[in-house]
Amino acid sequence: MQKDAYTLILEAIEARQFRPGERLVESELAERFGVSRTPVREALQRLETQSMLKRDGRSLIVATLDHNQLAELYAVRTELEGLAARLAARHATEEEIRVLQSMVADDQALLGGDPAALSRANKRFHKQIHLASHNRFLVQQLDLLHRSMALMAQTSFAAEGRDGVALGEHEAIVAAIAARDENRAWQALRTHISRAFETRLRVEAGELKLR
Amino acid sequence: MQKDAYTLILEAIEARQFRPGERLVESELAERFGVSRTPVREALQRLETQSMLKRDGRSLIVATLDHNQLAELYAVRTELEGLAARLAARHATEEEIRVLQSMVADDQALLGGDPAALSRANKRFHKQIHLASHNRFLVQQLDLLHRSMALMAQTSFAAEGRDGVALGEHEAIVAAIAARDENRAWQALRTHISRAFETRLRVEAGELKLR
DNA sequence: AAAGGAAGCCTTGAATGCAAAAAGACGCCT
DNA sequence: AGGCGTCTTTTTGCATTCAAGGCTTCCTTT
Repeated sequence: MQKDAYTLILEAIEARQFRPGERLVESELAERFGVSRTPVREALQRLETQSMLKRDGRSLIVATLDHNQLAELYAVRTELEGLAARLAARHATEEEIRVLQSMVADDQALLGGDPAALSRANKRFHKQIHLASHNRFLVQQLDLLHRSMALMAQTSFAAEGRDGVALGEHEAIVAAIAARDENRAWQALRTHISRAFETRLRVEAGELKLR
Repeated sequence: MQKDAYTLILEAIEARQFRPGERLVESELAERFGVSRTPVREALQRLETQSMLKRDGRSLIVATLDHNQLAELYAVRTELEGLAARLAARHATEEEIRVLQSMVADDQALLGGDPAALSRANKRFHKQIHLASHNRFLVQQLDLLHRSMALMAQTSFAAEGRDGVALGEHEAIVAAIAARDENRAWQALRTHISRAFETRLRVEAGELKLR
């Protein structure tokens, strides 16, 4: 059995096969995925409630993120990721901390490599921190945010030199969590998000080169 | 034309016509609302993605909130409402501030009255602060949280004396926002949420009487 | 009497068909 | 030639139907 329509459409959006602003027609998707319109419709509506899709008149288009929305998203993200770091420092199990440590260690090998692979590793790292917070509402809300981030142009890891800096920031976060230092973990993660936003702005402004 | 299935089911959950834990059967809902199973199905799936419904085997039940989840929810809520207060102090227009001030003034008249009316007024007040943040992601996420709160037993305004205290807290929040004092607004709203949680815990423990 | 199995019913998942509404294209009139 | 109106086509929304899966209940067997 193959994946359901919801997953297929979501993956297609995340893979940028459907671009922000692009219109999604039920019958086309149904044919493309070899199912009827019914499951496609359901998938589209679920994605709409998650703000991945937006209504434009009667039809649905892939949501777009303008500059303002980007700033708004990062404002919320900073707060929630900071909370996640604080809670992870408080609630993470020793096993979870070791997983975080090994993730950071493994990421050394990826430095300078494929930006897409770096981005995936980064996603896994942050996801692991979310889970370590042991707060399912927080996990859910951060999931939503990260979904919306998939609508952005490209990963900030494509920026020249960003990967090494980010890895250092990751190390600082994990160290703070391992030390059970809530405030330091909170601050380290906020700084990390802030830097990532800054990088993205520089790329957008054309100041930073992409590899 | 009447409201769509999604709104009807959501309202029924919020009105506690469907209780947490209760199983929702598509065909029953379809008959009750006089539509076919198709729009009911779509509505149920949307509510499931918002965590208002939960899968239990193959069928859907209204989500339940245990004590742990309550604490997790309030942890996230404190952070997001605090951010909303900070952003409202920064971004609210003069008109929005005047609306907040008049809301607080009008709420005086409700003191000691119907807990349900107090709760509605409270919801409107907080919603107005969310909107004054001028951050649509934040509004969206807080909407989600407030939805989930509808799954809780009853409003904390039913607690003896809570309404007067809460109104005072509301006044402090609005004053800080009007003064454009971000930190004071942030702190005032966090304190307010913290007190509300505390009240709820006291009620749950049976320490506080309900009116 | 209890446990295991089979049969039937209930419920969900998916496809198809139909109607209505919106978007677009074409022509007509000014 | 341009604008307005109508007709056609596309696309969505909803209903109905069919199939598959699970659950319950009852019967049988040990």
